[in-house]
Amino acid sequence: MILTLKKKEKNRAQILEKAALLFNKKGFYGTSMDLLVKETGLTKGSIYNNFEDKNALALEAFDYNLNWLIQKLGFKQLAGENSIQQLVGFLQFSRASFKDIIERGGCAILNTSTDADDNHPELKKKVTEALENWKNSLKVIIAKGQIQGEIKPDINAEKFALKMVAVFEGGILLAKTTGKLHYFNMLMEDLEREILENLKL
Amino acid sequence: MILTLKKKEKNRAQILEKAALLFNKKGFYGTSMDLLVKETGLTKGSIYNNFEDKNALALEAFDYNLNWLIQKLGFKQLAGENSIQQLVGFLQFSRASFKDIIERGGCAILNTSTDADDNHPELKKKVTEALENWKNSLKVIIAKGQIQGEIKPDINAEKFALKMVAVFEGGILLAKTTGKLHYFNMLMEDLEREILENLKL
DNA sequence: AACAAAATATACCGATCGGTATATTTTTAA
DNA sequence: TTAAAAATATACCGATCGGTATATTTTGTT
Repeated sequence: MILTLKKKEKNRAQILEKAALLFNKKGFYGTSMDLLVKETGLTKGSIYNNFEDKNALALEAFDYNLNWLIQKLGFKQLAGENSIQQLVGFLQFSRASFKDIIERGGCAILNTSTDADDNHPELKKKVTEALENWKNSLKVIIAKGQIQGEIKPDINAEKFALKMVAVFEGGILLAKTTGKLHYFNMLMEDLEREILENLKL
Repeated sequence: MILTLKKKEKNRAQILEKAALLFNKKGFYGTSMDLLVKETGLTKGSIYNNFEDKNALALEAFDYNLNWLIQKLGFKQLAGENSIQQLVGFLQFSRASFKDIIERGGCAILNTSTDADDNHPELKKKVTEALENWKNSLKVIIAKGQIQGEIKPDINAEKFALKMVAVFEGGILLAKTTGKLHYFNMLMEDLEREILENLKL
């Protein structure tokens, strides 16, 4: 039946969702399979039928968290706009989604990076790609803006894209750790000011 | 004897050093007491005679890592200079110490923050204080520079101090994860440019 | 040197870790 | 409807976890 097939897919999706949340909040070593059993209400038999092992689950969970993040930061919604609007729009999405991100345990790139860096090469590779893709997509927006005459030509696109990523991640770190959420807003405001005052032609 | 007393202190110091390194590289849950036994060449009896439990050891290890970092970033050496020199000097120390920091597993504030955030409230409190102190010390330098007529009075000291911390931490994250160490240099260069072009009177 | 105390080493504990063999249930295909 | 197959549940595995009781060695005091 179609209904019962969906039931299996639903179980898999539930495992992945819970695992993604737990890995993001508690890290790879901090998340046990038994805790995942408790949280899902399912059993090990079900979990290990759907995922090969904890390692494979963590890799898929990172993809899940990354896609969740990409959607929250509105990259796709902003695709049609001009370069300045795309950059500023990203900052506005960031501020609007900030609470949701914190409630899910913070930025998965930040969390998984420090979690995997000296321990888990496969996961680290995924994080590296995510960081590079993010930086490059911002860089492309800036470079295109320069070609289209919207952004000053003497701006170093790579450098500014790097700064946006760094300030974002550093801002999440600062705000989440100290609990002072306005730190993040101040940093996003400052990036917006830089874009409008220093980048915009 | 004095010599034998020092031997005990030497053991304790060795445990703390190794623990600080391991916790920074592998995190709290990723570091086992048995691994620490192996790395120190000592035994559990010795470790648990010097430290109450893993928790207490992790707290002291963070202090150790933080002091190591503070020394590397040259805060004390820069105390006498004028404000611009202090800010720029900090960036120069950062760039000079970057390799050492990466080799020790990265910035302890960054690592411990994500490690402890949803798991370990005592450790999180220490990280929070470290972040606030760091930000505030930069803020004080900027504010003093404004009073002394070295820095533009319309600069928001809090905001710029926050940005310096965020870019530093984000830069460590980017450079360490991707392995592209020049990312960090680019970000420090940009901060230095901002200080000399936008902050300096 | 001799004794007490502190530090260290050894051997072990129950709990939990990731993972699996097998029994049971549910789903698919005939 | 029924048999094969897939998914799930149960019960359990050896390894490792943080931690401790106790034996041994080293140290401080007299």
